[in-house]
Amino acid sequence: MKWTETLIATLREDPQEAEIPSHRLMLRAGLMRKLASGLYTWLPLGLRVLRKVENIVREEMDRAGALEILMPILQPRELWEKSGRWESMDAIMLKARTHGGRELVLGPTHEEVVTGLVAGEISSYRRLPVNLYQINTKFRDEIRPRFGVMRSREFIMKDGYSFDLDEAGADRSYRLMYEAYQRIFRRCGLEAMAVEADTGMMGGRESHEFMVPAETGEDEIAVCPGCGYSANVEQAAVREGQFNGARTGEAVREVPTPGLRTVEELAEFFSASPRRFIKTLIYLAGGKPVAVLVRGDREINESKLAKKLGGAQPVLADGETILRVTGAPLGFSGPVGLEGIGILADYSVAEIADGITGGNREDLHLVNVNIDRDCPGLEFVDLALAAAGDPCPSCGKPIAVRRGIEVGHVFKLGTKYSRALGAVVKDEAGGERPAIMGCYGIGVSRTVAAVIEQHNDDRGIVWPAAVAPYQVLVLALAPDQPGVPEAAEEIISALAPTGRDILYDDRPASAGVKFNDADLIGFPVRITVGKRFLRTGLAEVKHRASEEVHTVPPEEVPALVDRLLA
RNA sequence: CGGGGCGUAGCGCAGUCCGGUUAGCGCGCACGGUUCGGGUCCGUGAGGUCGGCGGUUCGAAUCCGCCCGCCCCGACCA
Repeated sequence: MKWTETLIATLREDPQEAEIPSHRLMLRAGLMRKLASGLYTWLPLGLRVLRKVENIVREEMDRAGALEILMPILQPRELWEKSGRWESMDAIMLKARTHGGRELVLGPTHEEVVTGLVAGEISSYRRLPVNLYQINTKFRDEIRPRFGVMRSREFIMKDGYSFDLDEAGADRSYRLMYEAYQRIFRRCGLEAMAVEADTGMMGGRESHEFMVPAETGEDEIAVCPGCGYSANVEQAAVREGQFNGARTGEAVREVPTPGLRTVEELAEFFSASPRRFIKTLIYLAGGKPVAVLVRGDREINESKLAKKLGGAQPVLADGETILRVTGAPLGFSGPVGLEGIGILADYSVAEIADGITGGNREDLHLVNVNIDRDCPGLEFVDLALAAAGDPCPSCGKPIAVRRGIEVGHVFKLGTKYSRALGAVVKDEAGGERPAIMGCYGIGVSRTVAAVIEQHNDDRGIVWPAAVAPYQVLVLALAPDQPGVPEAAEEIISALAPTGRDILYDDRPASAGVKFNDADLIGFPVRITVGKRFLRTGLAEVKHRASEEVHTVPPEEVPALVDRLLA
């Protein structure tokens, strides 16, 4: 392909809208353009990368025995009512209505459709297992799209769904996908790690996220340097604590604290560590208030809380509710004497000796609170968000917390959808059983961004060969000089049998412009021919990643390119 | 949804506070010349509903009101 015959539009300056490297570089290198917030057009160069990632995904899915299908993006309301998600996922769904009044949703995911499909097509255990996948556009009305294609409203996703007769089969399917994912990300040139994860809106039991470690990632991962345990911090268990010291045995005392509401302000006022505070949060879960206790230096993990509360997403209560429930405005809640409301306490609270907490009266706090004495009968559970330095749930050594980009997610779904949508099969004994499902997603467009996050330098992108838009750039300097285009063509012909993707920069631009564009876009190998070639008969071959430069005659180029791209 | 910022040529920006020539600069683009191994240089030129609507005023990019879009932070940690 000649540069002058395709559409490559690089930007000389950083676009003002882009913050993180991948977003900035995808715009600057001309991979994509924004249409509106969270919506991007893929330009020829970017689309080539996207297709390469898709093809790697496709090859590995096929290799693992999955079958590719293509489902509609628009899905009927009825299907979503069967699973109960027409309501529960309303926040991220874009709904539409036809002229005839038929209600549809732009699919944020496809469990309902695929399960409905299997319900209709498969009725015997003999046809299981089956694993169906597609590579298709998803739409999620994100609260806040950001970082370009990293969190967009519309994005390309590979989603796959396995159906098995029994748990053992479902475990096998899960394992196959887990392994396929490791191959996929490795082939894309990504360093990705599988971490234990929360199942979130999908439901189900076991789940792993595939994370690409990156400072700019939106997720936090708890990693144990000791035993290799790793989990999303939302998922990481925080171990039961111990009492942290002797109590004085003194009675609870009331202390006026006018206007002091935050742990920070109170810690200063009492000259006490935040670890001495019993932070009392009033949540609303399914409209019902509940008091949640955690040590002052810790944060609540709402995903753990949701599970303890039976699944409803808890939201912090408004000031009015707090006043009604505790008798005091926000900032003065405490567990002592709190009645008419459920109380959940995090393990960390059990540790606190002679603690400080709200007095459930405006401008009043209590000191010398010992939870076992002053709030007898509380149950202590794990509600805390894991933090760096916490003991590893597996081996007890202190964990580290790193940031990462979630590029893939695998779930064991169980029978939630197969029951709801009637994906049942006859078993050997003639009985009916719901298929046991798994679902497996890869954010394909996000993976492109993740590759760039991991492979860039101050000059631009440094593509891994497997996903580069073109693996080789043949760059002609002074292409109007007799002999130069001929030399370029000769090298391109010599490379043709290798099957490499080759772009030929035939623009009559200055050397600096062409070299800078080459570096910005990040072609793995650049071959330069110009007047120097006419003089010496040698082409310059440069490897983007290592900056190795070789000067060789055209006939040696293919072997050298093979070596550099190996 | 809350807070902050921004919106002037394809891109990056100045001008707005303090209203007053034909609204500027750099890049890019077109044409001519020049140069030719790391964003050449010179010249000529095209390109603008100053986000939109309304208001104030003799006069609005500039002041006021409403709306829209985009980016960032947060989404209540008591």
